[in-house]
Amino acid sequence: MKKSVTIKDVARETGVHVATVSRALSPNARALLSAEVVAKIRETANAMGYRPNRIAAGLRTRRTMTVGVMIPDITNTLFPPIVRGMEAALEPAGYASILVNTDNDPDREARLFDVLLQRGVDGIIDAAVTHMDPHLERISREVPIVTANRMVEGSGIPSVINDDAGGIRMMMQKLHDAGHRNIGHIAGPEDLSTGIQRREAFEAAAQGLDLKVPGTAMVVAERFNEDEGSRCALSALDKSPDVTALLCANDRLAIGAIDAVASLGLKCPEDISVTGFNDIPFLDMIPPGLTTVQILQFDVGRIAAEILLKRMTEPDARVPETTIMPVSIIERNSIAPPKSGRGRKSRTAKQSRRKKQG
Amino acid sequence: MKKSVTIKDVARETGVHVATVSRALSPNARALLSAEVVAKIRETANAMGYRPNRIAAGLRTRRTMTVGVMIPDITNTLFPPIVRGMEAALEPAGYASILVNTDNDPDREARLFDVLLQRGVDGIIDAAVTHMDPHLERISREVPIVTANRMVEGSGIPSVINDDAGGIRMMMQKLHDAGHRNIGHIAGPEDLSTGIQRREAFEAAAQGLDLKVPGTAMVVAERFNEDEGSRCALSALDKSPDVTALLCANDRLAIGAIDAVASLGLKCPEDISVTGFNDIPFLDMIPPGLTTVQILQFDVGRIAAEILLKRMTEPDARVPETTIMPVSIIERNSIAPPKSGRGRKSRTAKQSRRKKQG
DNA sequence: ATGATCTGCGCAAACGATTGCATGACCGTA
DNA sequence: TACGGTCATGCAATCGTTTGCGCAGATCAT
Repeated sequence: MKKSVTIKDVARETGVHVATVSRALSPNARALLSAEVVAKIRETANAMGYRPNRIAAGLRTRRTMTVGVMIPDITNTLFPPIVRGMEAALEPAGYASILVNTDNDPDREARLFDVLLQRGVDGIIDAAVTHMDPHLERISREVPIVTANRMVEGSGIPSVINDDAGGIRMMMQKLHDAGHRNIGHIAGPEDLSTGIQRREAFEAAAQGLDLKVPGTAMVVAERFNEDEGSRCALSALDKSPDVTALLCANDRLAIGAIDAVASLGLKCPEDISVTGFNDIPFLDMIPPGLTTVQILQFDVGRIAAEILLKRMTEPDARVPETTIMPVSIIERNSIAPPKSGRGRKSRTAKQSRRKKQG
Repeated sequence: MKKSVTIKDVARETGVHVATVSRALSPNARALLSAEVVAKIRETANAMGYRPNRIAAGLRTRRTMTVGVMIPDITNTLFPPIVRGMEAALEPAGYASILVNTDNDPDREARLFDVLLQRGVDGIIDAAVTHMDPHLERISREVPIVTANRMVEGSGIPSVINDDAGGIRMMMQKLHDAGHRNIGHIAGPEDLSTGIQRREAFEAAAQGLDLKVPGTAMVVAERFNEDEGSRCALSALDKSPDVTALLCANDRLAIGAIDAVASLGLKCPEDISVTGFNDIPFLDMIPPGLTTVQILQFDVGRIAAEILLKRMTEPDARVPETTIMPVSIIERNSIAPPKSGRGRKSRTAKQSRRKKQG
């Protein structure tokens, strides 16, 4: 619309060369100039309403002060706090962020990498990475990358993740302490590091507690959502009628699982204990109150951003390859001691009746 | 890191001038060239892994194919669907978005406008605007703006909002139909168009139903959050002991109000009916199930983006100044017929006892 | 007084693309 | 054969900044 005032206008107005204006306005180069000119230039620049054009500067310096943020889907309530954490670190450092949603679709992801690179982002925080990401390594040769919440193992790409193993182990212990000996696991998608690591942790913890098949059961979800949680819960309870507790790889699966339990005419936690992972917003308000593993969503984002900042400003600086954030158990109301025989029997009876009808 | 291949490299490789390459790659100018050169250029560009530098192009053309998106706070669950709706329209059109959070802080907002303009955004969607925004008009002279979910009245700036008045009216009717004659309103902040319009709609609807003070009561919240909801509910029930229903300006206030009701030893909906606005994610899972006004969050974002696209591509095109999106009532379980005398009396007694203790 | 060093600023070339204008080849027509 | 008109491509300026280099004047040591 209105053409804006440039460094050239300021130069003309003050009677100096554009280079001088540029230096007067740059914190680094300012020292090269006499104090008076600097003052005068800054003054008139302000008065004229000069606003630096970072596009032009970026073209010359090859730094746009912009980073790309990739997430699967901002409407997944897990991610907004992570994104906000990133912003908390990036904005004070002068960076703006371009946010893109991949929907976990590799084609879309590839396109979006291009979108970011075309816009000359100085770095990328990728919270949407799949376990064996085909693009990541190629991209990481062009621009610094840090992955958040997820990682791609053995890639050498810095990542900030949660203590998945620790969280699962503690939760298993909790269930074990409550008396559960037949624990089912609803595992997350196999192409996501969170899905894999939590499943492996479940297996290890089961081993540690001397629980083996058929003391344990496992169903793998294809996506981290409520419907899959329901489907998998039904499947697990069907395959393994002795299961008294379902340890779910995340909260959304757990919410679906509780639904499924209810649909069988059973109650959580009285008949089946269910646990989650992440402690997403509003979880505390949903009955019966899911006992879950709390992760530091905001801090995962913030620290990923801090590591990226380091990599962008000092390309040779050494940064930790994997940063593991601590987790803790939030006890609510979805774990109870296992019921003895009767309740379980009646459930399986009920369920098989349903099947015949269907 | 690695220097990327430019138009110049492609030109050298194909033995043509850079201008020719530029034309071959531009959908508009392509027609000026012979089919063979175009084919050859595009081929080798691909082979060389050429990626256009939009920064450089933007400097020349003054169009960055980037828009700025301002919201109060992405962790407020109302906004992710709106943002996603915007992306649904912007991304296919080739635009990327820079997302910023204002926290409803005017200073921060002013800074962030600068951040966006420095980066040469082609347009701005502002979902964080306050009722009398001091910056908006100035900014709107530099770059097209559309406001979403909120508006600033009389500014002439295009906006996409919800039918606040209609939603409130329908909800009042619903409460009236259920038998309520003493309805309290927990109004939203007075500096937000949503707060104002819903309050005015409440007053109009009350009038229409022949409810007047003391048949109605009103408390104004300072922010749209749960704590304010609780505080205001307590205040309303204290000031107006006859109130049997609380119509809240949004869901978060309503959630807080239900908490407050419970803290008085009363139940929703049996003792007090409570209603919300927005139908934010997960609301359906929170007991007792809030009856609320559903807005089309995704579409608000999408349509705001479509209007902005129009303004960006055809600056002279006429766009509707205010687009009002339809709303609907979602009936859940937070409205019941009012209780007669006894319950109310016992509550006020209880409350005053609490007060003496405090 | 001479040359060396320092200070403060201007000059001009980048950065990578776009685009109005110029140019040369080729065609058809008179 | 010469001339006007297309058509396809090249030339060069431009967008707003940054930055290496150079130059003039001042300062200092000898």
